[in-house]
Amino acid sequence: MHAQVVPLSVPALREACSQCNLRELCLPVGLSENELDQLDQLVHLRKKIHRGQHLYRGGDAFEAIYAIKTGFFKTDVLLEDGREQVTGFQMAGEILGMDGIGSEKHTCNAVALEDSEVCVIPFTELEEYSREISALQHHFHKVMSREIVRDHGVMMLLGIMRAEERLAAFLLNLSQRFTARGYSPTEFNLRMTRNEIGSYLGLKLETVSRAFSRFQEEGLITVHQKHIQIRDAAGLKKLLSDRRV
Amino acid sequence: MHAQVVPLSVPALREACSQCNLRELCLPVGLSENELDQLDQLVHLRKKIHRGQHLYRGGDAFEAIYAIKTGFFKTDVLLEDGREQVTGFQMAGEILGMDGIGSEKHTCNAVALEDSEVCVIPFTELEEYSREISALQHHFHKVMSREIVRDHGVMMLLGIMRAEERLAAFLLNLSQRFTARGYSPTEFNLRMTRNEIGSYLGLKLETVSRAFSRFQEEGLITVHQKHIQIRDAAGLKKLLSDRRV
DNA sequence: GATCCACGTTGACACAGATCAAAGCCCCCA
DNA sequence: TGGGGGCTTTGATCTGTGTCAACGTGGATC
Repeated sequence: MHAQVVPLSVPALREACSQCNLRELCLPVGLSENELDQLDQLVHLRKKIHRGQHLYRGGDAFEAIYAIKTGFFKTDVLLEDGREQVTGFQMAGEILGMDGIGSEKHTCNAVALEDSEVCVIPFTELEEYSREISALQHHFHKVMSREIVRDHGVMMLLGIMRAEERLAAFLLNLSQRFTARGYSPTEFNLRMTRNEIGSYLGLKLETVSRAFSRFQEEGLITVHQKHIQIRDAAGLKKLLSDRRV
Repeated sequence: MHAQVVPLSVPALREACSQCNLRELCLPVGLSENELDQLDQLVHLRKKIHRGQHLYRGGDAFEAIYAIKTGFFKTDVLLEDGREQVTGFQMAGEILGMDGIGSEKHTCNAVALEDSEVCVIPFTELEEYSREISALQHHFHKVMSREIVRDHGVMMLLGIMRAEERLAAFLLNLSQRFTARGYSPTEFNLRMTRNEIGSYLGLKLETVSRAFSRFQEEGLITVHQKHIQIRDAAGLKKLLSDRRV
């Protein structure tokens, strides 16, 4: 029952939400045909972001949220002294920019880790449509809520897990999200550096690298640079539950 | 311009939002007189939670969000092995329960740390009213967004700060929130134990205790059990910016 | 006002992960 | 085809925080 990434049979120049192959993952979830047509009017602008470019920066005026059409992003917060906390990695179908609603300014940076394309969803208009389409309203609330729950998960990673647990949880999470997009659960390419993984997991890049090597020695995964193959998902999961008392 | 906690001049048995002394901090922010009257109809149930009791638990069906009228809460997530991650401490005027929207179940526990009272806001009705009252809709979005931004702040605490930085940030945050409620910025009682602070900050209780003692030695604060007096807020702030390169 | 008990403090020591350092690898580009 | 730079790996050592243990303290209860 998960969404498959299938090529559109008709070349859709105006690739609206109603035609989008991500509609089961993204904002259109649960909308009727009719409502989808309305959503098409809301999402009329698409934007290409090249690898390394910012979609927005902390301090930028907040005007829209963004649905990732293709590509891969990271969000991070920088401290004055240059230290970086990566707050998340986002892939196709996920929504970026909700951090800006509260203060009318973005509070973090969103950087493309590969050439990407996003759908621009002007926020004032989203609120207008939400008042008309209760399914859209409710789904948007769910998306925000899930972001809060995801953040709690990251707090658990950072607060109570040990280095190898964190990395195992990270790999399993990526695997699960790739699966939901119709990609292999066991084989994928990391889009981020060891340093970025470390920043996300509250570890130094050397620790991340060592944990990868350790997992490989133990036959849990195979790593070649950014290419990861999960050989023993159950073993990784066991790392998470088998924490010492 | 911050809200003062002033006693109501008229004893209001039916303490509606329109009369609430927290209306400048809570959900009613930015509503007109008229809209406030409507909100009064939405928020018709109040609930007392005694110290130590749960407002909700992870797994409970999600039906409502809660505005804290009086008191103090913690939210936490428990791992199978019994380890606890405190995800936040909430005080009067703050909203609890938004974690449950996404999955229709609560994903964390909310426990009263002192005798407390909350206003019950049935979520389906909140969405209905939001479709009518755009100021309410927008404000609710802001509240959720700020929760996300707050979570990012906790990630920074946990991901890149050292023990004393974390505790300094924690104290300054509490101080600022007490100030916004008309209490002293420099003197307050902690509602939570060292263990709970530690769980929130990703530290062990001994480390929290030692950091408190260290701050006291350095003249930054005075601690007697749960009573805290901030003697040098600037010094605490300096701890945050003066991180080593 | 004696007893109890949960919570807090402090010390000694251990260890996971950070830091420092040196190579190695891979991809990009001339 | 070769050089360079960014990223990764690995080793040696250091250190902040955890762990373990003992003791202190204050508020509740009878």
